[in-house]
Amino acid sequence: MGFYENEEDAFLPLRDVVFKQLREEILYGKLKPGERLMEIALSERLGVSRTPVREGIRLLEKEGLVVMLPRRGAHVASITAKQLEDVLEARRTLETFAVNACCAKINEARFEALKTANSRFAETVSKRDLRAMADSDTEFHNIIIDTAGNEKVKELLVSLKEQIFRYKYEFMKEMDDPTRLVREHEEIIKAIGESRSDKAVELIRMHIDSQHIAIYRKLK
Amino acid sequence: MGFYENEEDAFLPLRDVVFKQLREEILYGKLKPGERLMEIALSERLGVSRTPVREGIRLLEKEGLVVMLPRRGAHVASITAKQLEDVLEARRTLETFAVNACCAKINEARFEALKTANSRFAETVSKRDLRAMADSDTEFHNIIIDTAGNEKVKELLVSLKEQIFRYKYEFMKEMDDPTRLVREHEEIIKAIGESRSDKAVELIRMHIDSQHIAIYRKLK
DNA sequence: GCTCTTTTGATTGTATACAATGATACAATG
DNA sequence: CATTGTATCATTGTATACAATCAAAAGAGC
Repeated sequence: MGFYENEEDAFLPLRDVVFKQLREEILYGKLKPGERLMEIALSERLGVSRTPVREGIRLLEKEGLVVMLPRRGAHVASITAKQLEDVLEARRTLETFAVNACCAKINEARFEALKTANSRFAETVSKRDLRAMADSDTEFHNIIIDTAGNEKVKELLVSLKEQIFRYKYEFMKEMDDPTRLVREHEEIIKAIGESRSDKAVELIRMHIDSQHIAIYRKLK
Repeated sequence: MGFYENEEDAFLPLRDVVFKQLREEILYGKLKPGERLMEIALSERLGVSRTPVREGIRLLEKEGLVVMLPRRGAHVASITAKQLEDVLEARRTLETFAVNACCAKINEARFEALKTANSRFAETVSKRDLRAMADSDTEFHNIIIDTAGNEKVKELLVSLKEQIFRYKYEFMKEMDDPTRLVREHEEIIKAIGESRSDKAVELIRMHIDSQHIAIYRKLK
């Protein structure tokens, strides 16, 4: 590293800097599924010693982004169809809970934030900026999850989404009509605004499922 | 360490042995919430160097059993009322999903396993063996979760339960009538056997909630 | 006696050195 | 030619050494 991309990173232990850096590279496809993570090579590339690299890898391991093979070191996690299904089901379960809780706790400021976030998402869609699309879509969903007010559920959802982010990213690349997602978001906002939690739950389920089906099809 | 409690541990990297050992000590209360984990002391006590201790701590950190304070090291995680609520809500959400899926996928062998597990639980209850009670209760719930067939959900539930295990353990100590839990299990088994998933979901929700309420009350 | 500095010690964070192990290449043997 | 044994090498696993930092104690100034 030698220099810091973000000011805030300057105060983090190197293991966390390594963790964030490698996570980024895995999520956005620079490090590909199955690729081996060799400690010496990484420590040289990142300009730190092996110790923080190893500790960073331990964190990635628990996050589910790398798998360890004994004496063979760390590999970027790849995902089987079954694992993907399991993650998606878990995500749907928790995000369904979240949108329901969101309906109960929504207020004016939060509601505005949802609309703003979807506008930003619409903007990135019109620009066809994939990375920004992925990020701003995440941002929209995060407002719902934040409003639900359950930190643990949020933490679990972040972790689950990371594990499929790579595939979602690829999926968006090939999507015919991404504006459909914007309209789906709008419907969800509407249901939340009307406090129709059953409707919102059903919409978010469909919204998530349709993406999942596409990712799933692509994986096979 | 110097010797191995379990044969299987002999082939694990020391970081995993440290991880398992410390997790055990945290779960069963030998290491208490808030207690500081000092690397040198641990490495001397466990008979290994600081490196595997540090890596084991990284794993515990992600598991949510320890929290890191910058430059102050690792502490056994304590839990606030809010955090407990969040964990419980997440658990209820996922375990509700699991029991529902379990109803759809149950077969004869699994059904028998449930009954056997509850018999074992009843036995430990009659013996007033707290540790065995906690373990065999977990075992009963695990059969339901395993039958649901979603590995990710299982993994998440294991992690969530670990975070409240200490408190559940304390709670069982002071429980007036633990045989009630056995009867609740029986009802759940019955509902699963009759494929009445709505009933089973409702029962498990109440079963979990009643424990949670007691734990929650105790925490305050 | 109180407060602010300074020092010192303890502890974490980081780097490096050493050991153990598994993979690979090559040679010996049938 | 195939197969097995062996040597070598790359890489992970583990231990230790060094640096940075924080906290508490000691001391100086008022």
